[in-house]
Amino acid sequence: MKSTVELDSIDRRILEALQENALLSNAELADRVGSSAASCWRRVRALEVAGVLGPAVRLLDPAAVDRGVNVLCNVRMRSHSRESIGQFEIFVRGRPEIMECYSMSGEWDYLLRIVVADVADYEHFLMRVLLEHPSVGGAASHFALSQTKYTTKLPV
Amino acid sequence: MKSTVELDSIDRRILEALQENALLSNAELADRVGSSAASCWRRVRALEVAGVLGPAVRLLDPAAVDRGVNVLCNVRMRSHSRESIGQFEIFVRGRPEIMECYSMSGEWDYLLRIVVADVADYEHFLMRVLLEHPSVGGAASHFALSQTKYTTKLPV
DNA sequence: CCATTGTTGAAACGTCTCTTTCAAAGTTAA
DNA sequence: TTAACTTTGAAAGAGACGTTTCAACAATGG
Repeated sequence: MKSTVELDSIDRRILEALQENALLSNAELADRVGSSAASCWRRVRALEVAGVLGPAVRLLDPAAVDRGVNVLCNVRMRSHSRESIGQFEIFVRGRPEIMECYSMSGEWDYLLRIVVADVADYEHFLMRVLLEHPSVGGAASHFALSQTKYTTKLPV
Repeated sequence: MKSTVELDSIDRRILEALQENALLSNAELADRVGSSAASCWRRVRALEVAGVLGPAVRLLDPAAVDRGVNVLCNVRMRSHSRESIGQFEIFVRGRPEIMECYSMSGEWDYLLRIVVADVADYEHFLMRVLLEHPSVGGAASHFALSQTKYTTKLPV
């Protein structure tokens, strides 16, 4: 069970600020959230230890590294055996073009977000990689015309 | 038009490393990618200026801030007027629980990923917020049973 | 009421970092 | 080859940074 730690308003301001800019110095963070540097530093460390604060990552411009096209793909499993599911999830984690994967209720088993350079690139992934996986029974692909919003900032 | 900058293998290693850990010091980054500190620092700055390197953000544990449930929601517009579309996209950007939004080809106009605490929380969002928006003609919601994979790391 | 426990802010420390400069090495083109 | 241009690595300095310690304060429970 995941324990929901109690967060006061200063903690929340810390989380808010660091979600937007992970490179803030402790001093700057401290007076942005209205506390002393020492206290702020202790709070940050506590939030890290508690697992609330995760990794600091650098975001890239997808187009600049030739991954400007998003495809959303529904997947149906050939079978629902534990074996088959486990193999598929290992496969998903190993494929770098698969950015997100959700196990779904309803008519499809999974929803994937895949980043590719262009349509030809996706065709290769679909035909040679995804549909060749033994666990996969079927797939329905939907190209995103554009990305209207993308954020990593959770409301706190 | 988005220019795809030329990246050599050291640039790529820099991008790879910083996508995983935005807090690496320049010195550590330098010898991880195999170059001098000075050269590495210049490369990083150039990648920032070119817009390849975007913001550094801190990721949170969604469950710890009570946003552990993902809902994928297809939306159909009531009309496709420029007016209606514009209003909807402004709305999307303003709602913090909407993490991602893609404009789609096919039978639905948009796909949204929404983070909520629980089912009741989502019911409120759907009935009182999303379906009440004048641009929205219909929606189909799908709850994620679990998040199999989530990464911000693009293949470089 | 006192005792205990936890949290706060200020100060101080030494460490590490960023950033620039400069000469050398490498690359390109004529 | 020569000349122009770019990229490289080492050195160095100033400054900022994280981290600890300490005393004061607040909250809690008996």
